[in-house]
Amino acid sequence: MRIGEVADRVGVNTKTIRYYEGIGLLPAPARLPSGYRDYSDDDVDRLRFIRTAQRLGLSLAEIAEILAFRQRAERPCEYVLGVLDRQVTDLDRRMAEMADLRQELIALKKHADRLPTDPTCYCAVIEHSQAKRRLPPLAG
Amino acid sequence: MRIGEVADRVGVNTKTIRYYEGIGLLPAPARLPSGYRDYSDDDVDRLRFIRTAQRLGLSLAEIAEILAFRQRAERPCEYVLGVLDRQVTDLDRRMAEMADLRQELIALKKHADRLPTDPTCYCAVIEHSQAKRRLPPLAG
DNA sequence: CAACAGCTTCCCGTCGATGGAAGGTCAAGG
DNA sequence: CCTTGACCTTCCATCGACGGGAAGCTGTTG
Repeated sequence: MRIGEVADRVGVNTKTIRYYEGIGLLPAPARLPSGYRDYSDDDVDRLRFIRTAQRLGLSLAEIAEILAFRQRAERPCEYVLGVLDRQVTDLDRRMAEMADLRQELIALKKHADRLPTDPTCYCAVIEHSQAKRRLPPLAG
Repeated sequence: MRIGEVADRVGVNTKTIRYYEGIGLLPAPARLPSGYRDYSDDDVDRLRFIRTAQRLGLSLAEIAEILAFRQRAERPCEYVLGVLDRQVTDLDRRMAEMADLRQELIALKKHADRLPTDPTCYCAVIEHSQAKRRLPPLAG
C-alpha cells in the first residue's frame, strides 16, 4: 500500500513516515514501478508499535534502541522495563513539581486582589511570588 | 557590572543572558571601553523577574508581553492573572495525563513477568499495552 | 612575557516533528 | 486532452530555550 493509506490507517502524517524512514526508525520500503513507496502490513504494525511506545513516553531514540535489539535477535524487554522504571520515577518527580507549582499559582491568585498598587514594579502578582522565594531551580 | 557577575548573582548562564538580549527580552546594555557588556542593578532585577515568571510557568513570549505592558505604562496584572488561570487548567490536564500514564506503566510492569515469550513481536511488554488500547492521542 | 580567566561574535546542534517551496511523475476521471 | 490529486525528490525553515565550541580580544597576575 502507498504512504497515504499507511498514514490514514495509523493516524500519522505522511511527512512523519518519511521522517521516520530518514532517521532509520522505519526501513526503506519497496517501491512500485512508479517510484511510490510500497508498504506492507508489517510496516503498519511497526509504525503502530512506534506510536504505542511513544505514547508510553519513550523517545524515538529509545524506540530505535528497542528495534535494534530485535535486529540482534535479543529480547529488549529487560531494557524496556528499565526505561519504564525511569519513566515512572521521572513522572513522579514532574507531577510533584507541578503540584507544587499549582499550589503556588492558586495562592498567588488568591492574594492578587490584596496586592498594593506599586507603579515601580514590573508586575505585583509575579513579584509577590518573587519576594517570598528566591529562585529555586526551574521546573524543566 | 560585567555579564559574569550578573550570571552569578541571578544564577543563570551568560549564554542565556545574551540570548535574552538577542530576543529583545533584555535591553542591550551599555558597553565598557573594552566592548564588554556593562549591566546595572536594574538589569539584575529584570533578569530575576524573568526567571521568577518563568518558574511560574510563563513562556518567554508571555514574559515579553508583560514587560511590554510596562513600556506602555499599563499594568499587566489582569493579563497575568489570565495567563495563570490557563496555567492552572493546563497543569491539571497534564497531571491527569501523567497519572493515567503512570497507572498504565505500573500495570504493564506488573504483568511483564507473566507475558508469553513470543519471538515474533518487537517487545511483548509494549505490545501488551498496544493490544489493550488502540492508540489514543499522544500526550504532548 | 606568558599564562589564564573572562569577554566578544558567530554558527551549529538539540528534540520531534511539521510546513513549505520548487520541480517532477503518475493515475484516474470528464 | 486537461485537470486534479497523490505521490516523488531535495532543501530549508520553524517551534523553545538554550548549550557547545571556535577564533579572537581584554585584562590581570606571576
